[in-house]
Amino acid sequence: MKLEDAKLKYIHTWGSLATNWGINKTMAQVHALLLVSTKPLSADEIMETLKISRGNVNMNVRALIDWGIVSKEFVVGERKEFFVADKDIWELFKQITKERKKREIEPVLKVLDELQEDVKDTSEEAEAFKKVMNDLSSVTKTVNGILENAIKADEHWLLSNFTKMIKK
Amino acid sequence: MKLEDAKLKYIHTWGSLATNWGINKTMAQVHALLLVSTKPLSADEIMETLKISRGNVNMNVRALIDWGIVSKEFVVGERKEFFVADKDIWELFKQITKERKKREIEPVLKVLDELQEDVKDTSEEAEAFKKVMNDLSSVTKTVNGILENAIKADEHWLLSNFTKMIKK
DNA sequence: TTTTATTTTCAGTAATTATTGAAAGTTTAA
DNA sequence: TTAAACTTTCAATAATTACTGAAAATAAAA
Repeated sequence: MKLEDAKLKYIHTWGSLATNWGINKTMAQVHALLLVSTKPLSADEIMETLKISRGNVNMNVRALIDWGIVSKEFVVGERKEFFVADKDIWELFKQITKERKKREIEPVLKVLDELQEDVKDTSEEAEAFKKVMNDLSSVTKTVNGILENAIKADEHWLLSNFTKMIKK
Repeated sequence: MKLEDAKLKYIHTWGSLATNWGINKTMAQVHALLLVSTKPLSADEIMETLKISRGNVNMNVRALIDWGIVSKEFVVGERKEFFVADKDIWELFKQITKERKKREIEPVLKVLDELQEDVKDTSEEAEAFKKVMNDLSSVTKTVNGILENAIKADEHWLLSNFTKMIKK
């Protein structure tokens, strides 16, 4: 397979996988395109390659910047903006994890803890409900802790630690 | 807050949180309802509580059974089917993790490994592309290993291990 | 300034995904 | 058997989400 075809295959496959796990297809494709590009790309180049509108490019690039996984770059002699994706995949993983923790896990913990507090009732049924909320909260906190740890760690540390754990 | 109100608040909040991370609102609500119910529920009871159609209940309950987090239960003297959610939240976490690994991570690894193989070219650019694919694959494998490990472990084991790791 | 290049916004529309409800299918019991 | 109770399916439709394209806003150059 020719390199350019492989790149396009990656971009399109990534886009369709993304929809399976609740991520916007175009956003995934724009990121994939920047990730395999050898140079910063302008909005026009992204429009051209992915056959999407200027507005769509603008919105999705902004979202990627918001996630902290794409940044603007200036090219000498050029007036327009260019975009790049960080090629360090471990950094990418950490950044995504950090954002998902903030956006998805923290609000859940807040809700669960509030619900436990709100119910003053001490009937057996109420206690059972509070136990479920508490268990959900504690498992979520454990997962949160694991992730917290992972994003603080460097790749080597994490890999070696898990290798140790697995071998036990 | 009254217990019933807290349950409803949990069910509805869970549904709206779910949509933020790509899960069907109704599916999340049905699961939440079964999780806080003290007894097995019939399709009619679910329809009634969540104000949704019979077809919708059927589809979403089936999906939950497919995920392995809800099961059918027979009630003596009743002809219809009843449904229950496992109240063990650690089991729930393990089951969801197992399914997501299978549905989301494994297909990604397959694609990444294929793409690396497909490109025979050895230009500098091709090697850079293969490196990105390889890095994506290796980070994904690391995450997969962590999860694999977590679902094999019991809660106590995982908690104590991570505690040790964090303290180091 | 004014002009030109570029980015951003957002109302309208398209595409996708979820839901209904009624008909068809299945199971149990009379 | 036949009828009643219940479950499943799926075409039609509703609801949601994503995208376009052109106008407005902003920034740089003349």
